[in-house]
Amino acid sequence: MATIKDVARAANVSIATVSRVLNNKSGFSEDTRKAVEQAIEELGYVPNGVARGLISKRTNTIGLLVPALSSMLVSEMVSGIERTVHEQGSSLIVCHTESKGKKTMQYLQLLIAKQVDGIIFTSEVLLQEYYQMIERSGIPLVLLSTESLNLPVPSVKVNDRLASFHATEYMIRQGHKKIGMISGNRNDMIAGVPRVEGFRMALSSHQIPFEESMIVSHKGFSYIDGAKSFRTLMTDHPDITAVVAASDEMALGMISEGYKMGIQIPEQVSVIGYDNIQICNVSIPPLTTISQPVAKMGEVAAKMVLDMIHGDEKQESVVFPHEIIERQSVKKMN
Amino acid sequence: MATIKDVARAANVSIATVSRVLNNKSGFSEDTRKAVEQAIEELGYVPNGVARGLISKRTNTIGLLVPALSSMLVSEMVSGIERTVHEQGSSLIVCHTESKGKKTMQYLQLLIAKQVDGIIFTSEVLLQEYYQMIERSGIPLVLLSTESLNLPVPSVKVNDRLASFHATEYMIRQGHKKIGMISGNRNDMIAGVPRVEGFRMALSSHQIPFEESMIVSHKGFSYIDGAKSFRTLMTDHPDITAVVAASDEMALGMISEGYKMGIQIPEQVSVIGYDNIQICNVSIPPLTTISQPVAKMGEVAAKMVLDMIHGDEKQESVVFPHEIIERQSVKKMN
DNA sequence: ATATTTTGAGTAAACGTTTACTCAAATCAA
DNA sequence: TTGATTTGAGTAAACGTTTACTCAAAATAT
Repeated sequence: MATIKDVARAANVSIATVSRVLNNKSGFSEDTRKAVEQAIEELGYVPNGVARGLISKRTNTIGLLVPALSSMLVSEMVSGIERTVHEQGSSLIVCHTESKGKKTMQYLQLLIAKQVDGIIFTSEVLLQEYYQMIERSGIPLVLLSTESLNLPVPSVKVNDRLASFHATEYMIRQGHKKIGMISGNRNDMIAGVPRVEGFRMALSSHQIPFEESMIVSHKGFSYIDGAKSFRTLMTDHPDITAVVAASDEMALGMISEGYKMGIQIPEQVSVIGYDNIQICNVSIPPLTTISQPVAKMGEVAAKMVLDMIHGDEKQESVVFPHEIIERQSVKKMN
Repeated sequence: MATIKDVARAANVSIATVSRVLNNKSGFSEDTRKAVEQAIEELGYVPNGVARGLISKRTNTIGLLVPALSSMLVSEMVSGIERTVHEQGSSLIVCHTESKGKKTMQYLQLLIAKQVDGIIFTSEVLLQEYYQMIERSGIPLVLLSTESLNLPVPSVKVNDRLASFHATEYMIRQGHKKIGMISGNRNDMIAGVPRVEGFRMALSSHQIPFEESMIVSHKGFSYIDGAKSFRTLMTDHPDITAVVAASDEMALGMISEGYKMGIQIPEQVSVIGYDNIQICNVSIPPLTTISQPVAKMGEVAAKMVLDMIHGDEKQESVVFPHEIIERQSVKKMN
């Protein structure tokens, strides 16, 4: 591959001059510019970003860490980030940590070694261990769909507890009294705990009686978890008329399972999802859900790291408003 | 950030020695190893991959180019690639070209500048222009879900024409005689043309009469395209009993549109999809489809570039077998 | 005891850029 | 004309590694 030296030789100038025309600094005549540009053209020269990175301390690369999330959710989140990052001339390295601490540490090491300009950390609690590593490297960091109460890291998220509260309250307002929840992994500090809490609070603030077994949780937040959870929920509580799901995928899995079990949705059981992924529009029935504007949030998070990279020290955390998207998976009971 | 010099100073050795213990070359005593390792630990030193890359000419990064595909399909494809690539200690830069030639060229330039070790190009025709650019850079290239008839580039794909032929024949075998197709973008050389061809060939080889207007095409291969195409198909040909869809997403959009139009699927109209993305399992009804093992294919493509990077010059192209996955969206008519 | 090999470690060049510094030639002011 | 300034361009150091070369000290062979 041609290097700047080759170009310099071909154009009969020094490499400094080539560099200058490349970067549009001043210090060369129109004639030399032409000569250099022609040489570049002829040799098909592309400046070596690695060498540039070494000296400029910028790689124009940012790293993204995502845990084991449902694929559609990740894909929407990533797309928002990727677009924004690329618009600014950088690229994105995506790392699936699978929620494993060890893997996360490895990826962190990798990203630091690669000298990424910034890191976006999503949907998981930022362990002290992770933070220290990043902190030490001096790489700007922003949190997406997660937050840290004690560490000074800006974040972009939705108020999960409140959103879940509203989802549940929505069911109550439609006249439902027997409401269950399929909660995904209820120990998950991000998508589990707060949503369960919101659910409970809504019920208790409306004095609706409730048993522990009306919240059924599973490993994750996917179709299968939704389907399985729904089945156990219905065998334990056949009189339930509404379900709050911790993710759209779970809601979809539930609808499918209902179909197999001969349970009509929403005629017999209503459901509200969480996330508002694209497919909600074309499910049968179309899914009523809490909209969490992931693509937009990803975009904002990306802008935030980019700004930090460009020197804007501390960014303000932002909490996005959620929204109830009414479609047809919830039946009015009153 | 600490550099190798800092480590050398702290451990009281030369940078060459540090480098040696870092890379496990011989030439140091047990004592110095310990000293160096301790210094590394204390300083939280992480070797600078950029500097390493400059000298070793390896960035441990591979680039992926994807056009405007449906998000779920991309996400499955990417996941197979990413896992494999990461297992081998490299990372992946994903570039969404949106099927724009100009953007593609820009990304290509970017990937070359970044000195990626390999490139995976997916689901689009490899223009001469693209090829020349990559060729010139000497970066190993493999094609995924596409192929080049004239250029010497290894590829991983499925036989689209044959797959579509089989899908259509499957409908015929179930006793369908009035079969339409919603084709996505029928000019797309990869996912359009061959599938339309396969469809036509199946009909004609079974002497089933057919009109041009029974193939309706649209911009892309997404839900909405499916929904819209189905609507026009049904208004023009209300007597149709089966539809061959060019993608699962289109089939899903069609089912949803059918629901709105009061058309029962599969009771009134049957449908077969294409791709076998995960969600087919939980659609209502579960979608019969042509399985194209994208995750697996991505994995194989990734292995191929990796092998090429490691010096295995020419790789054999592989065409994956497709498979009909029978679920419940096709009704038997005989 | 001497000659030879092995071991442990340092020095410096190289990778492909950018940029501070230098300087001759050209332009301008007086 | 002379001195001052501007313009165009080259030289060389620096970025953080790896590695070929070198060499003294230690270990081994004779």
